[in-house]
Amino acid sequence: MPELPEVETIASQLRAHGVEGKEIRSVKVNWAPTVEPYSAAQFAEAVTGSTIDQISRVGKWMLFSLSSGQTLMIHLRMAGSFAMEKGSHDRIVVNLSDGLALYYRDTRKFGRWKLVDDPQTILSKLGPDALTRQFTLRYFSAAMKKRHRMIKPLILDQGIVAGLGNIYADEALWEARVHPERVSDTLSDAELERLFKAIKHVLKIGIKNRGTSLGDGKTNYRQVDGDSGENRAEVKAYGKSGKPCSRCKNTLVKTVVAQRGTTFCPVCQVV
DNA sequence: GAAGACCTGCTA
DNA sequence: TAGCAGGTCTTC
Repeated sequence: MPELPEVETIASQLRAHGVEGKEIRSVKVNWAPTVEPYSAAQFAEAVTGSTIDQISRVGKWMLFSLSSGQTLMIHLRMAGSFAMEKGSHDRIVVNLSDGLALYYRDTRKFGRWKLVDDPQTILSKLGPDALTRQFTLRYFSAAMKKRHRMIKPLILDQGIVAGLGNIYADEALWEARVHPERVSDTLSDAELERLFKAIKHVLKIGIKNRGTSLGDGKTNYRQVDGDSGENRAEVKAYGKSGKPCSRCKNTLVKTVVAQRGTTFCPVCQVV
């Protein structure tokens, strides 16, 4: 469930908890398929004794730069989260110096921890991170115009722009008043600019509100301290089918676009 | 493109 | 109990 704002929130909170600069004293892997490309034992041996020098984020990837020179690249996929306290579904526990411990929980076991020599082998497959200067209107417009595909799956394609997931894609399309099934090379320059700005905007607001949590169950996104994200109040489309559009008051509808549930306003998001 | 795979747990 | 979920990868 974590998209760019949720990963950014978690990365910054781990920094705030003082994880940077701590040494990895021991690692317990409770679900071996999480770690790649090593066995649980090899992985633990490879990282034990290293210091976590720096925590950063690119798209939905979180990067732990280790003093060994290797980089631990973590992808939360659908349900991964971090906590500083023991909980349920803790798939990996990292014991750090100064008595600190990091608990990686992931009910659905989709998340992956990749230990790599060079992060570029993975990052080079991504488009620019949506919140960096490399993601420009010029780049975005050209990328949309040279393809002939529905707009929603294109903005979800991490190889084009990194960071958007299903929530923020629906939110950006709603804000830009662009129908999710519009074909990319038919958007006007004005529509492309609206969508470009909306992508940056919804992600920034998401970060400001420390992420979006839905429902009340425990499978939802959580901040490191266990709190829900507060961005739910800002959500205008995702998960709101049957409710009135906050802009035009018509009823939001849900469909499936490129195998993903998609909520939008059939009146103000123009076909 | 689309469908299935990877998983668990919540909701209808 | 079936269907669905914030993601990505593989295989048609």
